[in-house]
Amino acid sequence: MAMQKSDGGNGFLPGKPLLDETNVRLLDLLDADPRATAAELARRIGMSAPAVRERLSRLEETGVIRGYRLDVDPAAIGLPVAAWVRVRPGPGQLGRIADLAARIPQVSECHRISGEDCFLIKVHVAAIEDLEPVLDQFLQYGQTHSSFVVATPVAPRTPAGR
Amino acid sequence: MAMQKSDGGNGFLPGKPLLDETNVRLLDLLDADPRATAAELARRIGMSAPAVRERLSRLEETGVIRGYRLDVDPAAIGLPVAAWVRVRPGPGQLGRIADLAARIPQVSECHRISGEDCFLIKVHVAAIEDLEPVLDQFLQYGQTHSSFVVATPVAPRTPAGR
DNA sequence: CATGAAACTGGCGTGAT
DNA sequence: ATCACGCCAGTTTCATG
Repeated sequence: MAMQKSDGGNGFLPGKPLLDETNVRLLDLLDADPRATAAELARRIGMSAPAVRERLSRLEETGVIRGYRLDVDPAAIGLPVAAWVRVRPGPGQLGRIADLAARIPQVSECHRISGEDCFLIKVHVAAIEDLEPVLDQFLQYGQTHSSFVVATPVAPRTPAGR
Repeated sequence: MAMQKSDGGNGFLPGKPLLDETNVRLLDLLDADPRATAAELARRIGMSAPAVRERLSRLEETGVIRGYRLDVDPAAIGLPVAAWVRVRPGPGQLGRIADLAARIPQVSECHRISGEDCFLIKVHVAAIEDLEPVLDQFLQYGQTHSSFVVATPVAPRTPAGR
């Protein structure tokens, strides 16, 4: 329970880089197949399975790996229409938007952003007209600007630097 | 929940709903822990492991489960700054934007949307000034409007209907 | 249901500090 | 001497036919 060195609480220690060559390779392999077994990963990088498990555990504990996500097709669960909604809160309503977004099940993500519109929110509905009641809720606290998702040329992926 | 009649070429068969009560429960459990073993899921819903595996296989083959994703903290791999960039292509440049987005490694997703801005793109960089070269590339083909991500009150999650 | 594979655990060796 | 890291071999659990 004791705090270790002064790592800023994020586990980033200078000198011993958490992301050495091996861990980068591990992340690449896991990114390509998040369900790959530790034994499989171990084979591909020429290490023992326990060693790989140990590294994965550390990557998870330190927050490099935030988690694993299930990618469900929204259309398959009855929500074929997606829209991005920008919300500009009225005076004093800023705090309500995020709370509201979190409570609406059709919202799949919500970002606080810089600029005139303070929030960027992704909404999934069964049909276009079903967006109305969702927008109405946000309109209690501000103005909205909606754009339907027509296609997704680049589906969510892990970014790479450089 | 409700199953549509025509499958739109996606393999959804009428008559036997693919998403019965059990599959919905399975998806919920798997969504909460995408690495859960079939045996573990079987225990929680009171079924045999092979039965659960069979259901998962069908959910994957039919595209209800699109896949599994690794959630890596961008900050941990040296990209702590995120921004949403809207791109409005110039005349005749529409096709170039998506291709460009796909080729830029700092882009984690790109959506074609309705409205005056045709594309919504998420970009990750090491520092604010590193956004410049990325924007410059898009500015070859149109206008951009950028918003930095200051917080993410609702991190990407599986939406739910109703 | 049986067999092979994978996950966990504890213990040991090595190399750097 | 300590610590970090990886390997090995034990057992239990899981996957697949």
